[in-house]
Amino acid sequence: MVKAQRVTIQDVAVLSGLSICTVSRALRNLPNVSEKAQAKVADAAAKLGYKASSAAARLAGGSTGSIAIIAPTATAWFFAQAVEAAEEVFGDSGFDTVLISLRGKSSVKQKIFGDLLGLSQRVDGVLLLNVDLSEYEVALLAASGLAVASVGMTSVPWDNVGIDDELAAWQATSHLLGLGHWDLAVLSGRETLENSVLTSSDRLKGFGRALKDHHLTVHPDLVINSDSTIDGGRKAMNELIAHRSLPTAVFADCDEAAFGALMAMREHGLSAPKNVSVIGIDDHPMSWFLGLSTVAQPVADQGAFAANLLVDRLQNADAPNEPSNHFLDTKLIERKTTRRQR
Amino acid sequence: MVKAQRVTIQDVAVLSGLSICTVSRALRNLPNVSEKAQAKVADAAAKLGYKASSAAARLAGGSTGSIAIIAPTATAWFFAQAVEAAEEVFGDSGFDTVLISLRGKSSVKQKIFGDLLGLSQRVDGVLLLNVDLSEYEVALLAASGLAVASVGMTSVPWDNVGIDDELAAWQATSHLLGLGHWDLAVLSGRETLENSVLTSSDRLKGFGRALKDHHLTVHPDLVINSDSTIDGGRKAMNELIAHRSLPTAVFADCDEAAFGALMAMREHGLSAPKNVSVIGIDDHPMSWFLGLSTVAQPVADQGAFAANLLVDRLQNADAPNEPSNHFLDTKLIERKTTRRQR
DNA sequence: AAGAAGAGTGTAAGCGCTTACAATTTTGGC
DNA sequence: GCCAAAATTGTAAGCGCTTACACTCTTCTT
Repeated sequence: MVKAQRVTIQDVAVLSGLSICTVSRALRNLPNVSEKAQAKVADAAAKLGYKASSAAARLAGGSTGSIAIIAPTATAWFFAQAVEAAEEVFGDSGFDTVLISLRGKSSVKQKIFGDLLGLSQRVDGVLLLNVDLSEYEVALLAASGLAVASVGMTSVPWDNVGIDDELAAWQATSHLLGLGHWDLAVLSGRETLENSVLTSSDRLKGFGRALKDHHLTVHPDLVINSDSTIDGGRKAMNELIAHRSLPTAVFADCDEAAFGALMAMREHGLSAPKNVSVIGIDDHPMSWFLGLSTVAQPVADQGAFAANLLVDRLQNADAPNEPSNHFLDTKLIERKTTRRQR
Repeated sequence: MVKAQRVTIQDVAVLSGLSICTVSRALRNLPNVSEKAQAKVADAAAKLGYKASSAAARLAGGSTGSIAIIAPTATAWFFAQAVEAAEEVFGDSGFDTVLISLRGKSSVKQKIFGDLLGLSQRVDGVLLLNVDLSEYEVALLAASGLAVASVGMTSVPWDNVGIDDELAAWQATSHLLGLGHWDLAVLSGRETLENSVLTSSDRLKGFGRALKDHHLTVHPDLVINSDSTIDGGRKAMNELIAHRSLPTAVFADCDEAAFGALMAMREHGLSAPKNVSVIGIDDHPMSWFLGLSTVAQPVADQGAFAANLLVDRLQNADAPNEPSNHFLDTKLIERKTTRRQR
């Protein structure tokens, strides 16, 4: 097999009988190219199977053809789903997906923001998934020249899609309250994963609001920090069981934490809803199985939606609309881990 | 804020009082650079915070600084874990990670192999996770000039790390057999996910070998194709329940499929181990909770190990060792979904 | 101590693309 | 039909890096 030689723009130019420059313009759908030329170029390119070298394009000031996804972790159910959905959109639009997982390490985030210029050399845009950014970091990113979109972030100067986290938490908490529970604990991801899960604070807010609606207040002792993972939920619930008086109901701010809580309970011979009612947020595929009551959110949809917004920005750089913020619906799903408090 | 200007190799050259060429060599630790020059360059580069433009480097024939991870899906527990572990290794070694999820679509794989030249333009190496490759594809990849490593693949001409899938399946099946079960079904991922889970056929082999050890044979009716997902396992088990005589024990070739099987059973008022004993492979974090007997495998370790092998190849391109194949240990974990058959 | 071999360094030619800007062709108004 | 304006196309100069090759010093030989 002959070592295949890269097909360059030059080849396309020769075959189409036009100049390199015209080919370049035609390929990128720039104005000032006659339809005839456009057709010839498209033809030649197709015939040769030409694909521009992203390195060369980038170097010359064009685009890189890749988009970075920055997520707090790639393993949690939510992020894995969102990443895959976004990756599909990017791939279908011809972009490579560069995955950056913060893995709960602030050092990774620092490295990225310390070299944003470097990142902007390598990707055209960034999709942020629930990344907790300082105002300064938001400003840096906004000024970086990179296209940006996000999932689950609020008050950011770029396109965002998410759910109304406060509402979701309110729905979950209100469900508990409506069932007659008034002694509630919350397992909140707030401030645990070093760079993560921005949503947690909104969810905590929703929890508080629901309580307030019922003329109750949040007892700080019953706000348990918990990683948004199975193990995090388990540890948090263990702590609750060991060191504090048991509430009658627990709201975990994601299903995985709820799973962990359920585990911890079982380890202590407790079960839901017998001893404690438990509710989560997500509607993880295992939740049905475990009978976990929860507030369902569309996950892949969020990732795909945000990815599409980002791709649109990149492809229509000329139409600078205002950043948009989209909320997808959530829905309470009552199952077996919650019941009326006598 | 002044728009930051990129620091180029030129700047480093000027500051260090050397030529661009020498700087380039020094930065890449090539031979024929005096220690004095090396030091001066390192100094200047550090002072300026210089980082080479990967686009320019690539264009000129150097490396891209990125590595692709190709996985059948990014959402399954196994792959999410492995991807994150590998991404960490790559990131720490200064590589970007390009994620490519096949999503069970052969079209994606075709696209990649149809444009391997393009891929090799954009990445230095490829980490394959359990991708089912034809001989032709293996040959293409081996000839592509890309560095390659893999997880869970066999008889490939590059570094591989995995578990002994046949053994793992044998362990699981033998456990069932040892418990007195002789009427077994297997939920096998073989040939379902279009491009995936190569491991399934080895696991099926292990299943067969265990049966053979007990002088039993595999009844084709009891080999159920099943996606290696919760939903896949659920469907497969439903099929088993609906259309075939129920065996006394089921071996699911991954824990997620086992979860699905458990779900399907519950939907039919059945439970493990009462009606059917169930065992999986993986030791997923939920398995403990569900009491699922399983064969544990180290997942993150496999991803990290393979990633390290790949990085080593890339960084010591001059030392062309033989491709190595590493097996990590698996271990039977007996829990509550399996019991002695009376 | 002269010349060859080698170590260290510099020169310059691209890599494949984008993009001012210049050159050419087309279009339209009168 | 003639000329300016607009539309189209081409020329050429890089983008920041690597690398073949030429060149200048050092070291050893003998």
